[in-house]
Order: sequence, then structure tokens, then C-alpha cells
Amino acid sequence: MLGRTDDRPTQALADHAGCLPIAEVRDELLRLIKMHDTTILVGETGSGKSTQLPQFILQSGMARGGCIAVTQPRRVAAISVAGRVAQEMHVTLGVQVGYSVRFDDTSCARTRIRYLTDGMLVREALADGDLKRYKVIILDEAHERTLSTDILFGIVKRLQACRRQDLKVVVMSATLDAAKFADFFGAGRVLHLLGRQYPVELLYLPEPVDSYVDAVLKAVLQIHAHQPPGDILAFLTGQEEIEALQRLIPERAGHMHASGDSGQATLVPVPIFAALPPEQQAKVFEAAPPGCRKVILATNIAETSITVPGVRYVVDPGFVKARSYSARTGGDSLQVVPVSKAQARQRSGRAGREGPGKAFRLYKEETFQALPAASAPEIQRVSLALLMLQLKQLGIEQPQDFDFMDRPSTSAMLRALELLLALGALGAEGALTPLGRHMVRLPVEPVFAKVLLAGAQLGCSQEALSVVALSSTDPIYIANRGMQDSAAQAWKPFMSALGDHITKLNIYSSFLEVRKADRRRWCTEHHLNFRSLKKAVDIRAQLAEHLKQLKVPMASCGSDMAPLRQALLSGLFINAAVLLPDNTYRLQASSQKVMIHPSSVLHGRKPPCIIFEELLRTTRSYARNVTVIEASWLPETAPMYFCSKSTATAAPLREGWQ
DNA sequence: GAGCACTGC
Repeated sequence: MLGRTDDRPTQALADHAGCLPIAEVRDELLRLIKMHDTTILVGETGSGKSTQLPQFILQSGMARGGCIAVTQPRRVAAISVAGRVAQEMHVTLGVQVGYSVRFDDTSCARTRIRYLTDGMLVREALADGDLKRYKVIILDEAHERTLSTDILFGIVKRLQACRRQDLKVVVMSATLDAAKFADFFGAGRVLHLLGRQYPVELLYLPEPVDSYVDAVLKAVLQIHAHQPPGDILAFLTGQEEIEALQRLIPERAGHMHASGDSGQATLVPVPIFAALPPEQQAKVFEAAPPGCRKVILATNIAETSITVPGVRYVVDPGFVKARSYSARTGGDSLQVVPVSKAQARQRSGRAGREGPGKAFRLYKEETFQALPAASAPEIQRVSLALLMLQLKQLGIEQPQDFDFMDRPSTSAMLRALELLLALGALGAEGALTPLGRHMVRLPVEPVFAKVLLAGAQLGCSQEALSVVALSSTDPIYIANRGMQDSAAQAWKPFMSALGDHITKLNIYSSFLEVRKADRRRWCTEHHLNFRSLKKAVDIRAQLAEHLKQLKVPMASCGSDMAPLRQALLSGLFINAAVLLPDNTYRLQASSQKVMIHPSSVLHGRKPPCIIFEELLRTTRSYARNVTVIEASWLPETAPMYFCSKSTATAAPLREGWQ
């Protein structure tokens, strides 16, 4: 079986490594898994662990009477690995081997190996606390430490305590910090697998640089001038830098040709980042024309999500744009920060997929040594309201006492619990209320779950569904450099003086009125993101189905937007702010000063009272996605926040759910 | 008068 299983990287590798390394340790691996409840498996890229191990376990009979779950952090991985395994086993995808991701479940009662996104398995655990159908749970790519994987760590550990001998867990990771996993699970042994990676030569700069963008440009030109053929993958932090280098590289490279360096191949820059339309993303997979060398200018999307073929050189300036959340202010910020050692290794590894490569790290070797081993796990960087709600649903009365691999800060947990209390999801004694149990069923942040349920009570569930679905997708606006004016013109007919939510609702309604076949073109004409709007349609349908199951009444408020704005206030009241004489706003909950973000339709309009979705800290604190409300609505919607705390009573909306 | 990395339910 193993001889013909490998369709990955190259033929040359088969000669190089013989067969998949995992095949050699198959029996040893199965013996260990049989012997221990939990096994830690460290496998480098290309070790075959994701495809082979589940098949070994299935053949061994260990999953008899049940199913094997294999989690992945990303949808594409779950889908593509399932497809490959079905092919190897000569079975139909969706029968013995299947996958389950949001909006797409290709599995059935007969499925024995089930690939899922980690978020999907968390959802299953929320519905069926015992995960009874699974005899084996494999947590793959555990080193990525997504929020969902971290929840699953605690869930499976707890499950094993009550389902003794009946649940095997395998934690698979690509990095060498397996000791931490072994320690957490009390796992007896850690097994290491050889990867199938070609050697990558690491080159550092002797001195630090002033501008990393400039340094990337220089490095690319030097590689082009002095290194043998092979494409270059350069990491940058965002769209703006990528577009700048896309212009500069041909300019400078052209200059080199003009100065007499003839016979040189042409450098072709190819951008890749998530917001790029799919047709343009596809260009990174096309081979460079003869006599050309591709320079892929990428964000960290090329670290894990996308593997570009043909890359032999990696240029890594050592920076990444990362989001961080402050529990103190409740604000988000997006900052350019140094990468971790693990990230730098992941990046340089991209040069060794098809042959020996070189990685140019644009910093000193000492700088690398001083980098943190890994970036902070997601659980320590995000708002924890959803996590705390889910832990309560899992029956963990004191979420602070949950068995975390890395504990989030107490202040972040307390802030989240306070929010849930104010939303009415938790009662005074800290238990889930009926409203909270409804909220946990909805796959959105608790504030938006509250908007949906409040919308139902206020007679505007149709509108609330659309607005919440739109808030759960990527931005729907496309504003390319130099076309802001025409874009603003195209959006004008949809703009509402009531704010961004109702403006987006107008866009969504118009989108739906367009014939399906014409929607893509309509979006292009209106400078709107077709993908985002289409996704909003899918999410809305899923949320509507959940509301139906919860027997929540569906109604429309027609053209009167007041109920919808009140529903938004019911969820977003902690982000209520009033206008000050200097035209800034003061947050009611914390007295912080904020300004309306210039991208908002309300920018410059000075409404006296607003709510907003997100506080973004850049040079200043900006409110993004803003809606106008009446100040008189504040006290009755969230008395806990706007009256004296000692006399606060439950919000009126909560009464209906008690 | 600023600028949005990347996932996921």
C-alpha cells in the first residue's frame, strides 16, 4: 500500500528517502497507542502522519465499534487530506472516509475516518458532551495552537478521565516542543518521525537593516543576479508593502538590465494575500514563462495555508502583522511584530519542498537566537467571551479552573464572564440562563448571538440575521489604490445616515435582488467583494436554520430601522459612546475616548450617540462599524452598565428567557 | 482624515 500512496512533492524524494518514514515505525507506533491513553507524535513536514496514521489505526482494529476523528485547523486541509486518504484506500469519499467542515459534511453513518476542522469537533462536543461516536481522536497540527485546538486539549483530557480505556487520543505536532504536550497529557512517550524535507541553507545579515521592505527589495535583486534559477518567496506583512514591491521590483530589475547585465532572466512579481480575488490568487500556481523568474510576494498566508511550487529561495525579513486584544480596554490592535523562531523555521522550510534551497534571513543570527520560541497561543490573544460561554455549556462551572495548557490571564477571563453576565447569558450565580443556552447554539460571538435573539423579540429577526451574517464575513468593500472616488460613488446609493450596519444591510438587500448569474458582475461594478457577500448568504442561512430550531419567531421590521438599532444595542451596549464637545466620543462603559473611523459612513457626521462593533487602536482609538442610537435607549437596555451597579437588575430582555 | 495578517463555527 505504501509504495503507491505518496503523491506528494516529487519523485526524486522517493529515491532520496526510500519510502515514507512512518511506515518503518508502524508497528511500534500502534503498540504505543495501544499501551497508552494518549500518544504524542512529532512529525516533520512530509512524514505522512496525517494520511497514514489514521489508516494504520483503522487496520489495527483499535477503532472497532466507532469512528476515528482527525482534526485540522483549516477547511482546505480537512477536505484535501480526506480526499487523498479515500483515494489511497480505494473507497468513495464520504462513505468509509469523509470530512466535516462548516457548510459541507461529506460523511455518513458508515464513515470510519472522519476529518474535521477543530472548530467543528468543538461544536460536536457542545452538542454531545461525550463524543461517543469516536473511539480515537487525533488532534493534528497541534502546534498551531488555535483556540479550538486548545479547547479540545482540555475536552479530550477530561473525556479520557470518564471514558477510561474507551478513548484513544493522539496529539500530532510539527515542532519539537512536544515535551509540553506530553507533560499536559501525562503521556508516556513521545515518538518522533523523520520528515522528507530537503536541506535549506540559512543565511543571515551581518548587521541589522533600517527598512525591512527595502532590505527585501535588495535581497530579491541580489538573488536574481547571483543565484541559479529557482523562484523566490518573499514574506511581507501586508497588502500595502506587497503592492509597493510589486511596482518597485520591475523598475529596479529593469534598471539592472539597462546597465548592461544582459542575458539575465526577467523578474516577475506575483502577489498573494487572503484579500486577493481567487482568480488572481491562482496566478501563484502558474509556472513562470520561459526565461522568467517568479518572485512571490506573500503575507503569512504562504507559511501554512498555501504551498507555492517551484520555490527555491526564501526571503524572510522576520516580521509579521499580528492582531492583539487588550482585556483592559477591550480594544484590538494590529501591529507589525517580530516573528517567532518556529515561524522563521516554517518560512525557511518553504525553500526545501522540492530540492535543496536557501533562506535569506534579513537579520543577524543573534537576533534569531533572541526571538521567542513560538508566538503566544491564540487563547492568550483574543476576547474570551465565546470560550467562557462554551466552557459553561460543557458543564464546567468555574471556567477559570478549566485545565488549560496555557492559561489565559485572569483579567481576560473575568472580563469575558462580566460581559456574559451583562448580556444575560449567565445568571447572578454564574450558571447559564435559558438565554445563554440559546446563545451557545449560535455559531457567532456572544454579542452577535444576543443581537439575533434580541432582534427576534423586537420583531426584526430577518434584518438582524442579515446584519449579523455580514458582520461574520470579511469586509464587503473593495477599495483599491487610486479608485476610492469611483468606489465611494458606487456605494453612495446604499449609504444610510443611521450608520454602517444599515448601509451594509442596504447593500445586501440590493445584492439579493440581482439575478444570481449577474451578481459577480454587479459586485465588480459596485466595488464590492462577491466572495464576502456570497459567504454572508451562506452564514445567514445557517443562522436562520439555528433560530428555527430554537423556535425563535421570524419577523421583519420593514422600513422602520429602530427595532434593528435597538437589537444591535442589546448586544453591543458595552460599545456605546456619546459625543463630546470636541467631536470625539466617550465610551459609556469605560470613559475611554474614541473617534469614528474614517472608513465609516458616519465619519464627520457627529451623531450624538453611537454604538460600534470594534475598537481599533492604531495612532488613536477608532470605532469601526458604527450605528446611531438614541441616548434614551441606554438605561433600559443594559441597566447593569448604565445605572449604579449595586442597584442593577437584569435587563428587561432577559426576563422573557428566565 | 485612516489604512485590514490569518484561521474558524
